[in-house]
Amino acid sequence: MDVISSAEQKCADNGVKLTKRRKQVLTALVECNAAVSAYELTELCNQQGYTAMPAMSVYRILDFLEGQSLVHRLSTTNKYIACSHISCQHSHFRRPQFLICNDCTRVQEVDVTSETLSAIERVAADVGFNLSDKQLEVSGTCSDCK
Amino acid sequence: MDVISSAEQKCADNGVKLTKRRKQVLTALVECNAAVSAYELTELCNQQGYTAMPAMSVYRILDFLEGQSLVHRLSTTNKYIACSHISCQHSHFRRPQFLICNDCTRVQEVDVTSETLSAIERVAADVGFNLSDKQLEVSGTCSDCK
DNA sequence: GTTAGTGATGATACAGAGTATCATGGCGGA
DNA sequence: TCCGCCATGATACTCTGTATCATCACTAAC
Repeated sequence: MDVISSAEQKCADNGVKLTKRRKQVLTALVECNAAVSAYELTELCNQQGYTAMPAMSVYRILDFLEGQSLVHRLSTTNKYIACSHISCQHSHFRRPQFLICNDCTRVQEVDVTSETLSAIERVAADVGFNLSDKQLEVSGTCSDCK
Repeated sequence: MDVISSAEQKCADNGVKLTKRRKQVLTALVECNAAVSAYELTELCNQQGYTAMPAMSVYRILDFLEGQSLVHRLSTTNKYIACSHISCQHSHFRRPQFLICNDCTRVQEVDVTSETLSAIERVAADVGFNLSDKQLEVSGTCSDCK
């Protein structure tokens, strides 16, 4: 089962629709296999020769897809990537974690141990903070760029 | 010894100058005691009635101050805060970590254990990433906003 | 089939964040 | 005094993201 079909299934399960336009955006993001800005993604969609995709729609659709956990927004770089787990049963019960390469656009979705996450939560709790469900983003240099 | 004098000393040690304009920006940031955007900080500077502070200068000066580890840029929110350790001897030998409140502008600079940082580094190393010296930002809800 | 309602999309305009570039000013050293 | 260098001023621009209203498409009730 391909990625888009899986995504469609997940949306159906949630009682929402993966429309043509939404599919188009998700497909472009999956295929480019990198972290791209909303405007870069708009470009990519428009290169595919369908009717023009306005940036405004891309923002709206990205919000929708993020709500369905099909894409992730990297707040440190203002870019978006397709979730690595669309086709599998992975649920984001823990906050997703990302390694972002400073040199190229590569982003790796990883799993740190729950002990590590707990350690961070404890430090936060010590100063009265409740962590929200947002993700962890750490930047560095990937193996290709070293 | 007050914060600004400490900052001046640190700059002198590095062979650079904390000019009048730079002092003005740093003072405004220290006094507002919150995370503010570059434009908000420009506002704050201009409210003090000196000669007008252009936003462009604020950006340049913030870059300078960040280079001197006197301020931190929070990339998840595009805001800036004064370093909590200007007056002490704390050196940022480890990446600084921040807890950001989603509801108010409060930001807490904290220290997670070095084991926790190592754990994150190990996960990164496993997929070929070298972590850079950037900081860790985690968002949540602070004690006041709960 | 027609009609009305609702959610998705289109279009335009705007606000906010950040950068590029060149001109000007001020200070220290030859 | 003059020169050079760095900091600052000024302007314009790009990129990111939001607000608002109009239109379209699908569904459900009649």
